[in-house]
Amino acid sequence: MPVTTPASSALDIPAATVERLPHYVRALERLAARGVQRVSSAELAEAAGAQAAQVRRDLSYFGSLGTRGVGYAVDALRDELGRHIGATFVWPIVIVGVGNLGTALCRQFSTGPYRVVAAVDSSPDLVGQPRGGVVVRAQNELADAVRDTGAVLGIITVPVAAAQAACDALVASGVRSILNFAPVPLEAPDDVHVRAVDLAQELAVLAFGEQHRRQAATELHA
Amino acid sequence: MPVTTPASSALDIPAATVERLPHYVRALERLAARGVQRVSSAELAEAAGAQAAQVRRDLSYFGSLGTRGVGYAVDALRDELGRHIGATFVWPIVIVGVGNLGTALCRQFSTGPYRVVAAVDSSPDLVGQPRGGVVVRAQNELADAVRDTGAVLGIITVPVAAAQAACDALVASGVRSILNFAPVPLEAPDDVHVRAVDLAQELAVLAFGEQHRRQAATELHA
DNA sequence: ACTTGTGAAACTTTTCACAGCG
DNA sequence: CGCTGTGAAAAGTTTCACAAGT
Repeated sequence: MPVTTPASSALDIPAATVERLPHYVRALERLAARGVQRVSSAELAEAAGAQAAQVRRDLSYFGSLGTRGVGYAVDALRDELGRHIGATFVWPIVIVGVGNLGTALCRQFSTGPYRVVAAVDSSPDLVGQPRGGVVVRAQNELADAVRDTGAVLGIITVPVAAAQAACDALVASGVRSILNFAPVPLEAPDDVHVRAVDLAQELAVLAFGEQHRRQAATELHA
Repeated sequence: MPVTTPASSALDIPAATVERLPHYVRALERLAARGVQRVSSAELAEAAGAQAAQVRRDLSYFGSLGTRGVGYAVDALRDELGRHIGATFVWPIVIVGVGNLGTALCRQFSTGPYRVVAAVDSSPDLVGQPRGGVVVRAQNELADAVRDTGAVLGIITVPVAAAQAACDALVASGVRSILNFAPVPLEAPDDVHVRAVDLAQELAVLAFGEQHRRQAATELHA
């Protein structure tokens, strides 16, 4: 009889908290660089752009990491949170699509814990060219590239029309965590985690705010 | 006696709904391009990557846009939602920082409703060079560039150390909606809307998921 | 004294389920 | 009948406020 309810001891961290962990880690790195050794939740909130109560709640999911009356030890907290987001070792990334944005990402993530180790493109003109720390390979060598480099994260920066095929190819190559920059929802098996970054959406949300601010201003004049 | 509660008739749309509007508009554009004239909430949900009940709830904030028993008219709904996110006219954008990412954005947003009309950089080497549809100007000409082009949205793609100064300069130039790609929280007056896009954060969230999946798998073997 | 960790309240967002209407 | 629009319930998130601990 197989185990259907593993009664996992793994921490179940709210999604909203997970999304803030990278901000805490970076704020702690900035504080550590300045020689700060201890922070209160209020100081860390200030440095990470959050609220003190939120910081304490978020951190409490990982146990009692602070000392009452004193605060949190900067280095120890950075290490503890860094462990959870995997900031203590290298995550090899494969990128599909080496246009302007893909090239920018190859260069931006050529060092550090999140590192592009392979890039493929369907354009023969680009194959063989260097981008950041990698050389572009042919799109049909994706599976080989993933095997050769051990890439576990995938980034899709191809045009909309090619995005689903790129996703399918990544999944077939064994990649189960994908960051998608193409402005279209992707189909993938349930055990594959797809996150979307949608730049036009971000601008549209800003535009929505601008527009409503103007309507409000107009109404005051009416 | 000034009006303290304007009793505004402006729609108060939940933030979560606003963030999905661009996806609906794009899904409707894809459907319209395929010649589809009517959609049910279930079909639109499928096309936009959401749930049917969520689509109906979101749309209901804008009034009764559908017809019971029938569905929504694709063109009319696209126009109505497009109006709200300002997709029907051009939003001029100024971009501060023309590195790899800034260049990619200049090119990506050189057409369409969200359009880069000015770019500045602190490096003298870049001044005068073309990027997408614009020519790079000196950083200290930012206010002039904003005035000349009427830019209302700002994008920050400078290194962390220069991000706050870039933000301050944009605010001083009159820009009140800013998209920040630098991985640091920015200080700005309350009436300025700053949105952050944090690429390392996105990768960290994926890494968190990968890591926990592995821990779960390991526990099953234990 | 000071700050954490956390119950409880408040608020937001999603989902259910069905009345209402074409 | 079929699908929208929406009350109501459920789920998720943030904030308050204070007991607990150093």
